[in-house]
Amino acid sequence: MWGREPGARRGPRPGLSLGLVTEAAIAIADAKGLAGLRMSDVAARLGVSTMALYGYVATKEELLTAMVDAAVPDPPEPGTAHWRDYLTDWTRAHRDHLAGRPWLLDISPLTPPAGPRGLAWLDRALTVLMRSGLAADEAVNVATTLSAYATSTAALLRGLQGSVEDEAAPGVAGYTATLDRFVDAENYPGLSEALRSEAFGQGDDWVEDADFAFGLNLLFDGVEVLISRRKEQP
Amino acid sequence: MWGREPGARRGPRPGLSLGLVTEAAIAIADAKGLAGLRMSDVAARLGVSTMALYGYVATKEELLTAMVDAAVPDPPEPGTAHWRDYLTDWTRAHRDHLAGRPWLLDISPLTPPAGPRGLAWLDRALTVLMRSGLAADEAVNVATTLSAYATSTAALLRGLQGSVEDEAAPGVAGYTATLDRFVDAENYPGLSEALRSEAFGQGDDWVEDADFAFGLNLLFDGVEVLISRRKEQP
DNA sequence: ACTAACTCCGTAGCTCGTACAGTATATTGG
DNA sequence: CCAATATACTGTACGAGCTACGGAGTTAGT
Repeated sequence: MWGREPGARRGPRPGLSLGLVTEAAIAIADAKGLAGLRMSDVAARLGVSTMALYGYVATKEELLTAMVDAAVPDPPEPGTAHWRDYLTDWTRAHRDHLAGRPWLLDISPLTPPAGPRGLAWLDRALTVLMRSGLAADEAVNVATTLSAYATSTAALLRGLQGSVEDEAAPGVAGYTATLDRFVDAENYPGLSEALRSEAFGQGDDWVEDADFAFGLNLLFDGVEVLISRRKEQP
Repeated sequence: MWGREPGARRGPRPGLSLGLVTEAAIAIADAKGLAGLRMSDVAARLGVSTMALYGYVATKEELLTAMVDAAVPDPPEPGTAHWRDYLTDWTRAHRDHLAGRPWLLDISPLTPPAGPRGLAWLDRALTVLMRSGLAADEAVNVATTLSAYATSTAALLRGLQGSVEDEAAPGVAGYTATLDRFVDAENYPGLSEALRSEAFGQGDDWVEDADFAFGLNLLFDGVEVLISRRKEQP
């Protein structure tokens, strides 16, 4: 994964590489979802036998983690942007990445980044945060929280686009329908009031952008408080 | 799951119930983790054949979602507490629940709550937030974010307790060791600076409490801004 | 009683990951 | 140039685990 294995070895030249294998696997996951990802299919797509893959990957699990990192796009570059602007980009791009590859959310989405590409994202966020005056450990905390926010909104998006298995009514509609059927004002006063106010959004663009920015600004307001505090007493 | 199936039916009396089945499954998951949960084991623990379970549950998947909701404890009761105090409790209890049942994090942890017990938590948070002046949709957003925060910190805790598979060095130690080996100052300036400052914590009590409260207060500062804004112009 | 609806059981089938043993290929050392 | 050896890949097969299916016993309605 870190691309560090040169050396002239003995036997036949490898016909493949970890990169090619993960690439093929990603293509399949994109097309058929994680549930539709079989080792045999990956092999078939590469024109080799199933067992050939095990020369590049010890186990399917390992392939999955390689896929997760390989799929990570380049992070937006900070440049000279204000931290708030940059991190808005960063978080939105992070979310869009996850939303565009739903299978990522099925592979332990809340483990810390372990590959080179994932770490680059973390690096950029830390750079910007520390540049704006935060201590290193504070920056780590903020970055972690932002990443969690991106992940959870992406998951929400996904969940609202049909995964919530209600009979023949996917999306927010399906979810609120289920709630309406079971939520009574006595046991769930707050929830049923929220339902009455249609707080769960009516369109499928829920969390699309307004809500996303809303929660993010909540966080940033907090960060702002912290930064100004640091500027007074570093 | 919603416990709504009365009616005198015809055949033999059911010897089990969905409740008993999920209870048994939960016991096994607690003991052996999600990976060690086999339908046959659940059946054995109940003294029935494997296939008997399929009278109560259509598929293993369905059993899992039932487990998730059944495992949810009662939410803390709001009483007259200040929103900030209550939600601190709420979020911490949420996190502790997830941390105490690691298998929960393996069952699509970021889908919105669908069962009665999970919804009770959402309900309490909404009640408190709306009572303090937020609009319904704002409350939903905040609650969602808090839940995500609880989930991600729980996952972080879990990840730091050995899941990060580094050879013979679990915990933060293992993670930072891996980073140290691969992160160079040129490609990862921010990250390597953070590593030098030991920002990733030295003890295994990382995120234990100080960091948890830190991120949470960040969020709450943002909420506070919002609430005071709402009090001026509702 | 008789039948219909229902619960539970045993068996068997299917899917999928992967261990193993064999064969072909390239590199090294004599 | 020719072994010897390490490596890449193949085919077969095994094992784990979920679940479809048909049968046997059980209770309620008529």
